Amino acid sequence: MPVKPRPPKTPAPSPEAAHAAPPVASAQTEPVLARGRRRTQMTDIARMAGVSTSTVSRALSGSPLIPEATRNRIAELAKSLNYRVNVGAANLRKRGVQTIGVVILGDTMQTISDPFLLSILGSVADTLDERGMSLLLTRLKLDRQHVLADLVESGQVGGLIVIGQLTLHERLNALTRDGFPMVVWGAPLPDALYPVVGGDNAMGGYLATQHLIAQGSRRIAFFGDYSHPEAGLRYQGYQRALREAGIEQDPRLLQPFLFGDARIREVIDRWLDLQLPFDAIFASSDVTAISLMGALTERGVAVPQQVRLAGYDDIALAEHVHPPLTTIRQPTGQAGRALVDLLFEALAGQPRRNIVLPAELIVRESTG
Amino acid sequence: MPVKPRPPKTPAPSPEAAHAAPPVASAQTEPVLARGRRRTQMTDIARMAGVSTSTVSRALSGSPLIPEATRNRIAELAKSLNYRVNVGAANLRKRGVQTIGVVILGDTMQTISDPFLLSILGSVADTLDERGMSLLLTRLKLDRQHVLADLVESGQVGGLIVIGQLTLHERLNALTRDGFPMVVWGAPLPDALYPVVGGDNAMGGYLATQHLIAQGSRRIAFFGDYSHPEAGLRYQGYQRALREAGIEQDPRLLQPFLFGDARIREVIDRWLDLQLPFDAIFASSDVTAISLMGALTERGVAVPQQVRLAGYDDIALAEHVHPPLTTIRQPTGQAGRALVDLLFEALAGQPRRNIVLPAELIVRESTG
DNA sequence: CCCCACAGTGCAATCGTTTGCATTGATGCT
DNA sequence: AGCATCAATGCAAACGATTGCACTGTGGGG
Repeated sequence: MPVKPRPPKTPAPSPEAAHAAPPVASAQTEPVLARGRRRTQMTDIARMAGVSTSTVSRALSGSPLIPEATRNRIAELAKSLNYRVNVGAANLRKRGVQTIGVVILGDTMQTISDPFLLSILGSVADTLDERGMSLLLTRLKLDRQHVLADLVESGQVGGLIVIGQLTLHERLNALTRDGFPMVVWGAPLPDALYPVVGGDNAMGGYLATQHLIAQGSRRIAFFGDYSHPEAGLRYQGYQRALREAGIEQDPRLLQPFLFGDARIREVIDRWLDLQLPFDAIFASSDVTAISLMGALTERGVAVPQQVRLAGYDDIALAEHVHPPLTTIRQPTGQAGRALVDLLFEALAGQPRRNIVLPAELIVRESTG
Repeated sequence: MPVKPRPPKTPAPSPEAAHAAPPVASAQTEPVLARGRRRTQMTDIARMAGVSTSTVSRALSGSPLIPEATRNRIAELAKSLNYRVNVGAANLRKRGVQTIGVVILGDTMQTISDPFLLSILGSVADTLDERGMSLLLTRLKLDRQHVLADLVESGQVGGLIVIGQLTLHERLNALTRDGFPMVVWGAPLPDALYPVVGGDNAMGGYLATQHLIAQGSRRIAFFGDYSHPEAGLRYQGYQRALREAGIEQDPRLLQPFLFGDARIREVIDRWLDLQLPFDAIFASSDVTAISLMGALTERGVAVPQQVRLAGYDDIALAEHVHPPLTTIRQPTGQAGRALVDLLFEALAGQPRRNIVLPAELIVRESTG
């Protein structure tokens, strides 16, 4: 009786099942949650306070037109009744929203479960919260890209923060061209039209590799998908460090495999079996590094005595594994603030700019 | 020119800075993102199609009142214009929302960065997405609990999914008493009024401990905050397994310290220094277990040869560390579905019920 | 041939706020 | 005293959709 939402109501599957029809819900309507019991609204407050809704509205929004006495009286009445303005209605009238959308790219669970991306999400959540905005979270499977446009066109969010650019570069550019307010966490590609926030990946790669070299390593492997913008830059930093040290790169020591990829162990096994010499590994993420650490230990290779190991991101676990992992720290706290700042600038029509956050080498025992 | 949001506009800090005033934003207005350039709306479609907005509205929502020919014509026109109905306006009229709020409890970054809770978040996100609903994410600091009520009272969300009950039990009960539609991930407390989804923690604790015993361990330590509802149940399972095996529990082997707590290492150090005998540890989370693994390895204690180690949650890293971690898997995929299902039931006014998801023992090498 | 039923469509009210403008006293000034 | 000013307040029109109800026109049945 109090609440009456429509049931999930799958529209009776058509007979002759059209073999695995694509996501049926092309019409955006259907399941609507009724807001249930009649909520107290502005009219009620107005009546009880003996004023008009105009006055209530102004009072609650702190307008200087309303003398403080009245304002307080109304505010207190509202609070005692547990009243909150209906933000939907308010937004409609004000023609704006207080919500921004955060989309996390990737089909795989893995993508959303990388602790690093999630600490960015957390940081964004906190920043938006501080500014009184809400966060609409969407996971974007690569085949449902149109959702991006939906979010803004349907007026649900005022702008978008995209975490992870992956293969979406072109589409992101197109959306920006359409005047879409949007910021991306990732690496600034030369032809990107959208503002980008990211770590100083080239520097991070450089610092890590340089450190490995300084520790005495000469044959340093790189694990990471160098076709990915961010990892690509880390790879460039890696190359520069080698070059500066006069070390020639061995292409066999370059591996695109990532955390969760069974081939990581295969690679280690093969290298060891072939007696391919390597005395260090720079992994482009901590989870990959920790996975490598497991593979090496399993084969009896001592870290750091036989192989030094460095990761990237400085996730929480990095300092708790054994040996504690040398890594590059990215300032996730700043990341959220930077993303939100840039989004607001975009919304204000200010010229696009990028923000590069510093990379910091955190030396622990995995590199000796 | 195209976009014109109000600037963040901090209301000029009052002179005599009232030493660090609490979050000034008591009024819920201020920063509103303008939706920018005039969006095409239903009137436009109606005019171009030569029909009324009624017809457009019905056509786009797939009403059978509109013959298929017209319906398609309008749908295509809308698509070609890149039109989407304004969900805010629609919701206002329909007196409902298509958004549910997910709140993650805890002040600390740690809380949101536990991979396990996040995979639940991901699972919820996917489930809601399938059902055409949106997800409003909020991180709830313990001192801002009123935000919970705000979300529903202001009509932003139709219901709440709360991840992590922590110390909020009483407040959650109170909200439920007020008719708040809400579901909680955690453990069912005896006097809980709200529906709860959780893993079978008692069984999980039992299975893990039983397994350690079966492997030959007799002195098994428990690491976990047993005052927390979920960990408490795991602890009960642990106790039951010991009891059934006729093993007397040693209270010195019970430790509430968690991942990230420096005292974990201190405890291990102390135990080893005191030569307090223990031959296994059951940790109530994988991150804690991995951290313990690091501490043990550092002290030269071999896992599993000298000490067997089991965790909880089966996070992605668990199988990649060395030795791979024996753990209890919680079906995160089902978790999202269960949470959403129960929330819908609550919204439909159906009687409250809980869902307990099975716990599965995953045996890996850390237990021998 | 008349009437009714009914498929299509449109009118206009409504959802809960915000806000431009008009209105009202009270005050100050000449 | 008369008038302009101004602080408080209210009226009513938006905001962009949905939907009950009334209105057409057509076809079929009697």
